[in-house]
Amino acid sequence: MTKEKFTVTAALPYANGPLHLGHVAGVYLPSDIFVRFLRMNNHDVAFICGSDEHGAAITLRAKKEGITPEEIVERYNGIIGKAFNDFGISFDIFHRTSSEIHHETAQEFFKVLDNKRQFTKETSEQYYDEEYNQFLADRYITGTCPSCKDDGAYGDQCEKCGSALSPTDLINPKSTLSGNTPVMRTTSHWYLPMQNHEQWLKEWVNDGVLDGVKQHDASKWRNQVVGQCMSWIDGGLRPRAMTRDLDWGVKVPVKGSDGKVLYVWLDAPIGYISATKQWAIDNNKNWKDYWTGDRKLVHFIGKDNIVFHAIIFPILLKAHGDLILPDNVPAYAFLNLEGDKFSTSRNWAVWLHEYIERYPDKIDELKYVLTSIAPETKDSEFTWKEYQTRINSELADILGNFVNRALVLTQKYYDGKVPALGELTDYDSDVIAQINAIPGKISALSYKYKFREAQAEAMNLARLGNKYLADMEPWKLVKTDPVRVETIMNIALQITANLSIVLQPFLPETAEKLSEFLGYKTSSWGHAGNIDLISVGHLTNKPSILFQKIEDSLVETEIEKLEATKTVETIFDPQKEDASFDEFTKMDIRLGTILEAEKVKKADKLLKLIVDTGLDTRTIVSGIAKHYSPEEVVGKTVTVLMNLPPRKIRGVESQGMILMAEDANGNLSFMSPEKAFEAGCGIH
RNA sequence: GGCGAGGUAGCUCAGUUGGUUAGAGCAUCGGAUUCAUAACCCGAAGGCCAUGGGUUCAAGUCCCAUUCUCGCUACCA
Repeated sequence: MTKEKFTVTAALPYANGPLHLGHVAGVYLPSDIFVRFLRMNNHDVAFICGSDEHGAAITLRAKKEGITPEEIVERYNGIIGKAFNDFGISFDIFHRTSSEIHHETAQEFFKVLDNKRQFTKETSEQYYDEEYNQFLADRYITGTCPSCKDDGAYGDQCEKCGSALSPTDLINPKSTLSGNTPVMRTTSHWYLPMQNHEQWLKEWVNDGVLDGVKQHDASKWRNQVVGQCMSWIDGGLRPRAMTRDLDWGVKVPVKGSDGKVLYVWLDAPIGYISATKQWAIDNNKNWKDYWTGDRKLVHFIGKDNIVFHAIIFPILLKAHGDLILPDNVPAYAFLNLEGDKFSTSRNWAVWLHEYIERYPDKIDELKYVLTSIAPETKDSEFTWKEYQTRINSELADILGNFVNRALVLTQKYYDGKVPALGELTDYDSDVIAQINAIPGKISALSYKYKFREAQAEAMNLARLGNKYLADMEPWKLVKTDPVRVETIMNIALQITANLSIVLQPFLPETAEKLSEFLGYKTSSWGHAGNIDLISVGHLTNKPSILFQKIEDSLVETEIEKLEATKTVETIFDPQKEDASFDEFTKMDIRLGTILEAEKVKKADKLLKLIVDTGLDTRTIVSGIAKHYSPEEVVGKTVTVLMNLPPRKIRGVESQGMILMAEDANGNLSFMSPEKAFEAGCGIH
């Protein structure tokens, strides 16, 4: 096997929450298996990951909790990093995008592209708050409406008269941040003209050919990845803004662009590179060796990240020049949990760090189960019942039991010493041939990113062992033909030794235990398949139970724990800023009765409602189609905010807003009067 | 709404360029066995391959329509 070079990345976890089993099953575990496998084959590998620590969601969460973004990021980087470590995900580096080296790297990357004129710059005049040192989005500016002279108009619209405005239309504009009068400044945003890259992308994604050179095997890419990319490309790529007005992130490295940061596309994926740099520094290597030349770049990601890694990042890499493009982007579907989607916000999850805390001695057990059900081609589901069954009837009964019987028999017959391999029967030869074939099968499947099957193939070795013992019945033969039994037991022990090799990528701790039992260890995949791994006379140790069975009580406890989260109190948004009584009384809220309802065309969530408000009959568009059907809505008396400026939604003008209550799961409910009040009644 | 990927045994999934009775593991049932973690081994049963059309000598596999699930996207005042 010729030595190859790989740079393997696992999607950067976003540092605003802990990891759950879905993340593990769909990205980190398979990538770890792949990398462990590559290392055993002596390939030159760098396994790169880190936490993605920028973006608006983190600032919002910080605000919600009343702490700084730094604190949020610090917390989750810690939790996630520790969980990876405890779980044995063998990253060469788990870095972070808030690091200095990342900021430098991303900025430099930006500058290279900028110098190569890979961006288009859209320049415009915008208001700027000198006290806060930032450009003001339209909503951050108030002033007097030019048409109705109301004082409370915003930069995009006057709430009073409804006219659409631009910030420059406002008379006497004020910043909502400082209250000062903003000044005009020229601002630029950088766009990536993705449409210029359609041609080569198409060929590269479809055929694996780049600049006329075969670069990767396109048939190895998953259907969903190719399908989604082609759908984007065929639909026509458009310029995308690469910068944002935010203060939490990597600053745009251009003078006069204060208050602007690189958008996530130019931030997170560069994290793979900056992490590599840091690792190279720590290990006295050159990072460029890992991003150039004859090296395979592999991105493990979830399916929501496909376009990002298979279109946008490749465009950036190619535009930058000199850097390699991914050889493959194995995208995983999603893992569900007990009949429902994993959900961080609803706390419907099994958190990795909590699992490790509760079952620190069941790491490999979880790995085995997650690999068995990994969502390689479609969404799959984790249930605690299946967790139990897989562990008990596969790990314990098949693998654990085989190892145990082989070693216990050796203790019994030979005091632990490996007996001699004598003359082989045809049956022996056949079994040996199968032992010989298994590592190759596992390899082939692993290079195709089919770890579920690969793991099953490794387990077949244990099955083979069980069958061999059952067919040979050494416990009977030992009375009549003890010499023959020596050969049988030698082969059984060689199978066990082989298991200690082929299980390493999947179940590293178990493989380690096997090595201890046998007193034999190798990390070289090349040794697998042989039946002379342990020599005659070598002393093996007394085994202990490899896998404890999972009790029903564990399953019940875990399910109860999950069910409990359903009723747990959710964290609601904190109270908003004070509003004056005046502002409140400006709101005209009253009861209305829905007369007619129909779905708005080409919109999933919208219903067009005709509402009797007592004063008039008006059209209101409401985003409730997912929660109410048109039929069930007619005749309902609901709460209407009357004096909102009319607004066109999907071509229909909406004259008001239906007020809805929303629970933590995003379910919506009308606010209806408790007594049978009629339309038009005011609400105060 | 547009686009992409899926819908195959009770469960988790394979099914290569269309080609004989649709496969595996687990669960179920029956048998055999006792070295071993009441484990292992053998066998059986179990599928209108989402639904409805079509192309073909031949369709799980190709085409069209419908439906459900997930993702991307639009849209949720």
